[in-house]
Amino acid sequence: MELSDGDLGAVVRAGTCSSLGSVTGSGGGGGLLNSMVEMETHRQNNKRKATETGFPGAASAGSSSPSSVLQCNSPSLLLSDITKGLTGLAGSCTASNTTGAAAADTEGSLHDVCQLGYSCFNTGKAPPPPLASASSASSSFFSSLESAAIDSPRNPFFNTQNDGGLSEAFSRNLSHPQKPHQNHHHQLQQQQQIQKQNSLISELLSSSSLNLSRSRLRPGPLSSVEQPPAARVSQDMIKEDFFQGGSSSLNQRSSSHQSAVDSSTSDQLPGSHQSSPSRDDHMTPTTATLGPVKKIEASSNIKQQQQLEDSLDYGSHGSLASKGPKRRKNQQKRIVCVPVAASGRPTSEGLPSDLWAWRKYGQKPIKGSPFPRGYYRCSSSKGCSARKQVERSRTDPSMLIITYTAEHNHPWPSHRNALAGSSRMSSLDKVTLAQETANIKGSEISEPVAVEGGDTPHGCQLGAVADSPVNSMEHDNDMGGMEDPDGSPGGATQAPTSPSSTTVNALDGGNRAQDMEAQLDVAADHSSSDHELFMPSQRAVGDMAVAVRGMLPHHHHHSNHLQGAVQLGACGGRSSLGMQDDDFFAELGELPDSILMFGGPRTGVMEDRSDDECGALGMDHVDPYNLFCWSSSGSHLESSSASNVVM
DNA sequence: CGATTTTGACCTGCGC
DNA sequence: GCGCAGGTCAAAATCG
Repeated sequence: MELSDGDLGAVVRAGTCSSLGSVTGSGGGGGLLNSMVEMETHRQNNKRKATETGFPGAASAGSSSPSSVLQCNSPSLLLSDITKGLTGLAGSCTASNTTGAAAADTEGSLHDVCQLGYSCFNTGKAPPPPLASASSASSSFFSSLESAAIDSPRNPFFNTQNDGGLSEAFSRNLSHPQKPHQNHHHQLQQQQQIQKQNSLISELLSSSSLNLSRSRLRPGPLSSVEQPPAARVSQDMIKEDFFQGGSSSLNQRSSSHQSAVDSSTSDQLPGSHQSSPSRDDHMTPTTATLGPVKKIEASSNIKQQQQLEDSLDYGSHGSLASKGPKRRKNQQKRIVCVPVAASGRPTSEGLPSDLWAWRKYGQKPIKGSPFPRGYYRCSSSKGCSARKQVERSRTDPSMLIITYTAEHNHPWPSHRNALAGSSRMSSLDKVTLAQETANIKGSEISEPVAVEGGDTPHGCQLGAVADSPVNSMEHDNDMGGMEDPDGSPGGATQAPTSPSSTTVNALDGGNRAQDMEAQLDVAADHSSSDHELFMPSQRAVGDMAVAVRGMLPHHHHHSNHLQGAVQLGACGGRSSLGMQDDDFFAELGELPDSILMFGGPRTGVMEDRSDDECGALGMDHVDPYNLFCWSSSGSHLESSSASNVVM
């Protein structure tokens, strides 16, 4: 597909996952188990629904839908967490003489195990033999996971109660045999995934923006894991981050593997993530990656002091380059790879937004890339030095590479009006949008969004959210400041008027909202435990909310399945089944504070959940005062969502 | 009118 | 030191 320069800008305007994931690095493990709890709940619900309603796909292992939805949600949301725990598994995978494509390389295996494990766990389906051979390492896997959990003191989800034997269940599934044809299918998918991932990694490696220090390389949790050859060092380093997410892995490195110098330095870097409750830490985007979103935190240990000074300099001046020397060398950067919508308008659809308001201040053609790079700075607050660059992957145009620089020095935009400015649509773009919409209409419904078995290039279907060309943007608009990814002015956002907005499946709204809420609550709980965590929680909530929104498919043929998936919603029940997600987000913004903050109406689906379940999940302990203090209706979406859902 | 995008020019870092 | 490429500025255009 030919992409115009405008595509890039639109992508950013639609927003991107700046920092998807848990609030702190230490919270990553919690996210995983939380996600697993979610999956288990989901799976149980699916089975129950299949039993109760005869819904054919609800409990079917081969069914593409509930499982696909899950695969779209849980694994993607916490891929970094999963892979973090799986770090030790990698060595076992490669050492086990597995013949499958999944074992092509360590990380590939790791990722595949992760995906397949989730898939199997989710659906009850067995993993393919090659991975089953690695099942012996599953205990290590869960040991890692649980260790990560224990290491997450602020994670409210990480306790034995919430775990609920999921690890064991997952282990069982990992070691379960699988049908040959499924195995073959998985292998093909995995090969494709690995190829794509490696391609992206290589591309990132070639980026001059990346200053990766070898000191960041650390041994895996398993002592038996073979150190990579020198030739692969840099790539492995990237892959580590690629699969682990920057902050949590960095934490680990800082605490246990990195040199004292590295540790101290990383602690000081604004973009680094450490357990110390400094303000910088709070401002730092969080780590857990959402599905296909892969984050690479590129930091240089060279000239660390200079880097630190640079970072501080940016913050104090409020403007990166207006005064004083421009310093971009060694600047802390976080690179996030997000898939562009896989269908319809890949340039503008299905893009998760980070909820910040970004203003484009430049665009440059990048040598060697057919796609330009857009430069954006935070417009939420004057003086905020946060910037991001968005460009398409050269090797995989379906992927966006977003590079975040500097950190926000302000809370989340507190008023939706403050973000409204980013929604503009030029007449030209309107025409373009209309044309593209017309072109897509036929395919957007039929195009598979989530395919069983994690056959997506990056392990989940975040990018596949290509529903209507605008629904994401509409949400973005409602959520504040989301921009049209098209690079073209505005694509966005005046959403309700968009011709394609009506294609959104009604059920998706509920599902989407539900999942979003589920993830939002993770961050909410973080914030509730400590007001000092307010900032990162806000960010995490926003990131996750957007990412979750972006991940959810909007296809008619998934409607029924989604309905089952909606049950996942745990106790967060205010899903808007039957409401278009556009309306959902719009109306949420208009709901009275009381409803938004303290529960509001539950849908029948939600009421399926027993009180015990809710109690176990913490529903009884919602503390509105520890939730977000959004001052406007628009922002209440996040706060309200977070307030009720405990998962 | 205010906010954003566009875009050419300028500045800076980096490799040679 | 030079040239290239990336990053930013700022004026003009655009939009609501």
